[in-house]
Amino acid sequence: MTAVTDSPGHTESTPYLLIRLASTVDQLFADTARTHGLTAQQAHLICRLVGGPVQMAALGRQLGLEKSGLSGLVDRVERHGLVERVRDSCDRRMWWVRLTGQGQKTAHATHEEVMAGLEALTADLGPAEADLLKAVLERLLTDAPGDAAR
Amino acid sequence: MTAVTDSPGHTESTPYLLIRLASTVDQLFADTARTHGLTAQQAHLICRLVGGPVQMAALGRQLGLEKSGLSGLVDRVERHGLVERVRDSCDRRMWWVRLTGQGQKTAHATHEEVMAGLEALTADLGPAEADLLKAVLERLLTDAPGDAAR
DNA sequence: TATTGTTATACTCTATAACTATA
DNA sequence: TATAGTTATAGAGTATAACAATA
Repeated sequence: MTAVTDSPGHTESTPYLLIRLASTVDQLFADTARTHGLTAQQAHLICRLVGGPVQMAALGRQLGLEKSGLSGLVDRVERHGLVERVRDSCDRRMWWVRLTGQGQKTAHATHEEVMAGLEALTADLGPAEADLLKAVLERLLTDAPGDAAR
Repeated sequence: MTAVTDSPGHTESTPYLLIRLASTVDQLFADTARTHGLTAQQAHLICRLVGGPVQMAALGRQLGLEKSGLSGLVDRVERHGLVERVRDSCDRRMWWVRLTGQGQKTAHATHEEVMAGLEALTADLGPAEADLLKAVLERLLTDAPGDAAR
């Protein structure tokens, strides 16, 4: 997603550049996911699990999904053999989602490829410019809304 | 979309910041579209038409859609009363997609709101920082792939 | 009764392939 | 025969509401 109206190309305003940047990032992520036979959402899911199992409710919050939507997404990734559901031993209503062995490999590979692609994007910048970009992005996103989700 | 693993927040690398920025932009666009009863894709479509009617084939290219996908998308937006198909008078195989009166209003409003949201995002930056951000973004995107589409 | 997940529905989006109508 | 669009089909993503199991 993301395009609105890129039109010409000569004197693009910052808003348009931001839209194009978002588009580029999204595309990189989708392409990388597809390399591993996954959709972008499925790749997001498994990348969230590299730090260890996560409870369904927490996962839904992180991904900005309704519980029913998450249920289906986990189903599909489970069908790929990348994750499994584990019931919580204390509260039997809760389930944890955990990467399988294959899921770990895929998640790590996907994560690395996305990071490499993004680093390649900024590779041309000199050290000063790179630092500046980082600082400005940090400022932009410090109190930007809509990040916890999605 | 876009998240991978935002984890902490303290020392985020530039790649993570780029992912979060993309997420923010996407979210702004989706939210704005929903305000007008549209999906993000539908909003993209009508925003592409503010400059005048566009031929189906060209529209598909701009939006990165297969012709069948575009056909359905135009159907849905047409059902909202925002666009209409006009047959080309010379080559009767071709169709142009045109905003209706209501479509113009919605398209302009959506476009303005997205732009305003993006400008708000960078409003805190000083003029020097803003110029630098623009320059860096231009460099990043000059030869970045995957922009013509999507 | 409140909470965690799943199921049932209903759309939207997207891709591939087959088809229609023009050229 | 080649091109512009549509239709058919199928899977994925997302939201709402009703439901089951557990607390």
